[in-house]
Amino acid sequence: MGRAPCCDKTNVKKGPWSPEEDAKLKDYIEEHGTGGNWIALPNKIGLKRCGKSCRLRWLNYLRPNIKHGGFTEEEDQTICRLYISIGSRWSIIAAQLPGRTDNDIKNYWNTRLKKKLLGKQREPNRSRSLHLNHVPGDAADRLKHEAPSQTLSASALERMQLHMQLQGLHNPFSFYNHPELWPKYYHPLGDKIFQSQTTDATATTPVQQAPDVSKLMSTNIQETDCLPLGFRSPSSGGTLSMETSSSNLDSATAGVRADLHDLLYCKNSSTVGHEEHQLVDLDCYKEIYGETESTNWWPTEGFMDQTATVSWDSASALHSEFMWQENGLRFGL
DNA sequence: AATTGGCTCAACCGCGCCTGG
DNA sequence: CCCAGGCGCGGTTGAGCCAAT
Repeated sequence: MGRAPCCDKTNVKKGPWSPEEDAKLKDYIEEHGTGGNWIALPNKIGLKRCGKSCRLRWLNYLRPNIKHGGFTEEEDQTICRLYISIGSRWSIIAAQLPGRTDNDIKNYWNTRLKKKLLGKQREPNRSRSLHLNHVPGDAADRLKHEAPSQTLSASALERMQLHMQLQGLHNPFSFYNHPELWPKYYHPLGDKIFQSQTTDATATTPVQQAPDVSKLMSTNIQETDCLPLGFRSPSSGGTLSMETSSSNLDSATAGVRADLHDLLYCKNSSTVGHEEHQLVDLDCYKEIYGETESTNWWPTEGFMDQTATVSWDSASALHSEFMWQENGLRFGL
């Protein structure tokens, strides 16, 4: 038995909105607000539209201060970082980009940014990065065929592929570069935790309240870093272990950022010590942790200072261990 | 000039979550 | 506690545009 439709589908207009309809909706909402009931709103105005359609039209198009197109480099990077971290939670990503709607960002990602990143990665001999990165591309394909789609969503796979590619660029000995070492199946616990966090995080309305992106980002460190490594949760009796790579990856984090930029804009940026394009901390993050706190999974310069002798991999491991423990406590695992 | 294929983006759809009765 | 209705979100669709042939 399906759910009852939200409105009489036979009596509502579909398709593009006319200027008259736009004006009616805009005028009414600007004067009276939504009244807290989108379903009833079209009847009040005399619009033959579904309430959900009105809501969508208002949020994505008629609302004041909406920006369309013309995404800046900074916005591109923010979208990429957040997508890799938290996946396709467009409303949360949109909340970090003033004036942007989730629909806009979703479209932008699906039609341009994703191709920009994943597409270019497949081109041979494109950049310095790809000489080191041949394997991860194949590995990602292999993942798609052999990895259990039951445990990883397409979005998660895609993010892992991006994450792998970026990480693999700077570490030829990376685990990611050796698919023969990968466990055949991922630990399903990861999804369990992820689901729990998801519920928690999406309970708020992005527009009204800034979501706790830091929690989401932290969670996804596990999803993208731990799971491919076959980590076991403390609760399952296992202990976290991660081989601290002997290859010095101090420059890796800076390099990853540089590569993200390269991938997006095909510009040359040095892998070490570059100061340009300092990634801006998320506003909500600043509010929660303060300006100097460096708990971004995507390390800031401050993070690099504090962990100058720690490689990217080991730093991630430490971070991951903390997160496992935190989640273990939080979810009673 | 006509056709075709790819791309973009506004809009729709369905489902899960939340809330109030 | 249960249920129905509304909200919000992510995935998908399709119309329109444009460039290539």
